[in-house]
Amino acid sequence: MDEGLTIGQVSERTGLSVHALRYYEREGLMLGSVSRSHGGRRRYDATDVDWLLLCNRFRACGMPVSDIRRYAELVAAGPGNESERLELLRAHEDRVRAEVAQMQENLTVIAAKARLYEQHIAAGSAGTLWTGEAPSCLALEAMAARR
Amino acid sequence: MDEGLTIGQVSERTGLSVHALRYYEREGLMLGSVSRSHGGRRRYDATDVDWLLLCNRFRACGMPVSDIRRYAELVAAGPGNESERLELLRAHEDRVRAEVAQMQENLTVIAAKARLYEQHIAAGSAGTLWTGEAPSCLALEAMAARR
DNA sequence: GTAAGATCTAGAGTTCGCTCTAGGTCAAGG
DNA sequence: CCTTGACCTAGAGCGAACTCTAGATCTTAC
Repeated sequence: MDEGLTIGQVSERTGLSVHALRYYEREGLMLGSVSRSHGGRRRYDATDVDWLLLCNRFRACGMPVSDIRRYAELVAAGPGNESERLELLRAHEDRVRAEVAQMQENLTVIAAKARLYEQHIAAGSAGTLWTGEAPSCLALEAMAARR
Repeated sequence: MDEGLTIGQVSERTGLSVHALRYYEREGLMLGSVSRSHGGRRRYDATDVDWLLLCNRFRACGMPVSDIRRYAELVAAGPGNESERLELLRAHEDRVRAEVAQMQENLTVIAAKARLYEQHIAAGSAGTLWTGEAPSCLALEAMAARR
C-alpha cells in the first residue's frame, strides 16, 4: 500500500485505458518514467494525472503522439528551452485554428444542405418539385437521382 | 478520345490521388459506378467531380467512409428517402458542432499556455522567476522541471 | 511499328493509435 | 496456504483510410 495512484485509478481519472497508459509510457509521452512500487507496479502522482489530462487535450485536437513526445522531452529537460516549447505550442495552435476554420466552413455547407432537405420534406412528400428546380446546393443530388 | 475526364484529370481537380479515386469507387462511395471509355478506362463527368468535392468536405470534417457510402446509396436510390438523408446529415452536423466546440475549448487552453510562455520569455531569460510562482496553467511544467 | 506514359486489376503493404493476448507476478482476503 | 483479481512484459493484432506493387493493357506521338 504505497503512496500514489495505481494504473487502474489513473485509467478511471483520465479516461485512458490501462493499455493506453502503458503505451504512452513506452512511447516516451510521460515526463520521465513513471515511478514504481516495491513490487514493480506503476505509481502515478497528481502531476502525472495533470499531464495526462493535458495530453488528452492535445490528442483531442489532433496533436500527433510524436509531437507530444517532443513536448514532453522539452519539459523533462528542464528550464532553458521555453522558446522551443512555445514554438511547438504555437505551431499546433495555428494548425488547430486552421482546422477549426475549415470545419466551420464545411459545417455551413452541410448545415445548408440539411436545411434544404428539411424544407423539401416540410413542403410535402411530393418528389415533383424536387428534381429540376432544386437549389444549387442540392442540384447534385437531383442530377444523380435523374440517372 | 471520348467525352469526360480521365482519372488523372479528376485527381488534379479534387486533390484525391488516382489510387484514392479507385478506392472510393471500390468502396461504393460514388453515385453508382463510374462510366468507362471504349478501352475500359474511367470517364468522370462534372457530377462526379462535384460529388467528390462534397466527399472531400465530408471527409475533412471527419465523416467516416462508411457514412459517406450510406449517403451515396441513398442518393443513388433516388427520391423517396430524403428524410433518411436528412437524418444522416443532421447526425453528422451535430457531431461536427460538438467537435468544433471541444476543439475551441482545448484551443483556449493551448493558447493560454502559449501566451504564458511568451510572457515568460519576454520577461527575460531568467529561469528564476519561473519555478515556484508559475501561474496555474504552467504549474505542471514547473513541477516537472523541479524533479 | 514502336516507345512512352497513363490506366487497368487484384491484392499486399503502410501508418497511426491504440487494443489485445499469453504467460507470468504481486497483493489482499478468507 | 490458497484464491482472486489487478498488474507486469513483450509482442502480435486491429480498423481506418489510404498507398503502393506487379504485371497487363490502352493511347498517343513519332
